[in-house]
Amino acid sequence: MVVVANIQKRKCSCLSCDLRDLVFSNLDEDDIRRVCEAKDEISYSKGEIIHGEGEEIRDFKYLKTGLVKLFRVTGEGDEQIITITRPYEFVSNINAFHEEKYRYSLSALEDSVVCCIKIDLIKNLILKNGGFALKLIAALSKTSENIISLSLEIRKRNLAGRIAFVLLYFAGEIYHSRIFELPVSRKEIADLISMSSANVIRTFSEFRRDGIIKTTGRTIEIADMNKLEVISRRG
Amino acid sequence: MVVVANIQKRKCSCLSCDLRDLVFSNLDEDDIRRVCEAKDEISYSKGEIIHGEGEEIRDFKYLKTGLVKLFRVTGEGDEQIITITRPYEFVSNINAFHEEKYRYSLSALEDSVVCCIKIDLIKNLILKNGGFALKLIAALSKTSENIISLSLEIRKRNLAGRIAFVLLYFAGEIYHSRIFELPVSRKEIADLISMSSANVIRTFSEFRRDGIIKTTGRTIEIADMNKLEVISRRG
DNA sequence: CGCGGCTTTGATGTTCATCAAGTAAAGTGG
DNA sequence: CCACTTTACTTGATGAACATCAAAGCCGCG
Repeated sequence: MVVVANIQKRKCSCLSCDLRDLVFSNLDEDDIRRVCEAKDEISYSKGEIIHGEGEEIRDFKYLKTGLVKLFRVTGEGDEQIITITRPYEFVSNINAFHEEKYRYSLSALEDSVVCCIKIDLIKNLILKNGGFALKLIAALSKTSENIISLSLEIRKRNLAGRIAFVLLYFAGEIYHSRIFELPVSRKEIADLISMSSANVIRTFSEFRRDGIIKTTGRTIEIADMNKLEVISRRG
Repeated sequence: MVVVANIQKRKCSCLSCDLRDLVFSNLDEDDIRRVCEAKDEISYSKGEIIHGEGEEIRDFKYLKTGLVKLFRVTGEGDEQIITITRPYEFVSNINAFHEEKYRYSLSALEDSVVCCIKIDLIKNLILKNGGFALKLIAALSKTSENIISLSLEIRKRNLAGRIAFVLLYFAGEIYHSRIFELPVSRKEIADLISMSSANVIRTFSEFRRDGIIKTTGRTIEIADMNKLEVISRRG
């Protein structure tokens, strides 16, 4: 599947952007306008690569809508998924300020819109607006922190515990619902929790057999939240 | 062992501090002097806690000399080691700018000296000095990035590969020598790579039997660097 | 000197990866 | 739109990798 990314230079809407509070609240109207003029909003379809490992970092990117996975591919061709996140996280930018090239790839798990601002413009804003810099530091730290914390949570659990944790993560953090369409394949879950896909599938089957979840295709319903939480804690 | 941390307010030496290049190179002499006046240099003996999980974050801390481990303790009382680093990394500060309390503990693996600067002073410097802010962002990003990268490297390997990797990490990144005094117990290595200490020890024994390493107590000599690298890559 | 913690090794059992084979689903080309 | 191809999913069987348990030796420290 080769889909050409849909670049849209929208009419300026940054002044009223939902995400303005994130880090841009310290900018005055002039600066916001400058950012607005210079930005590109790019739409990606499910499955598309937003940026690849090794690509030059030109833009400060953040997710406006959608769902993405951050990952890398090992020398043996195995995918390691670092995190899966919704908007309000700056996963693209965890190395944008100390490296030239992306260390990790980012792809869209659902149709997504990414706001791209020239990284030099952001650096200029940091230079002249300390309040902005401080907010940005907080946002970047939080993003990295979440990644680190996720990895600690996963690595302390066994197979069943990891899968319970991931299901609760999707239900709680991503979809805010006991019923949701799983946005990733079984293999991708395997790549996130560092287990084999066969055993991920097996565990899903066991959870289904034990009445903990109900599945139809990729739609998942958590039928017994308590049991799942116990498994996540115990595992 | 209870040792009272040795707080020393040294004569101002920040102007000539080796670490000044890190992020403080953008400060003018007045600011450096202000930082200098306000800072505490605290010495910690091997084994001491520098800051504990849940403690309030008051200072921006960085390691001047020594070796530290960043870790947390799970609900079951197991230690998870996040990273082990030398100076020039800002491991204490990965959540200093977006949280009130330390999420992770830091302790000294070797006698260490930590420079402590009131976090509010640092925040003020960010607010008024954009160049400083930019450098700080780069340093913080790099620190987080290294932690994330370490965890990816570890999790893609099996037991033997993880241990080979860790030995190469100590030899290459920490001690710059094929022979070194291992600063951590076998159990701590286990807590770093998420394996049981019995199997860590077993693997050490195998490496010894195969002539890959030589050990006398905690002194380790890498006898066959090539083999160790192969195991680290293959494993 | 004796105690407790760290280390070591072996034996045993559990957990998980791997392999294989089959089914369902989804994309592809005529 | 249907046949074809590929990819994802599923399950069982097998073996490898790793955890756990137990017992003994070592070392440092009070």
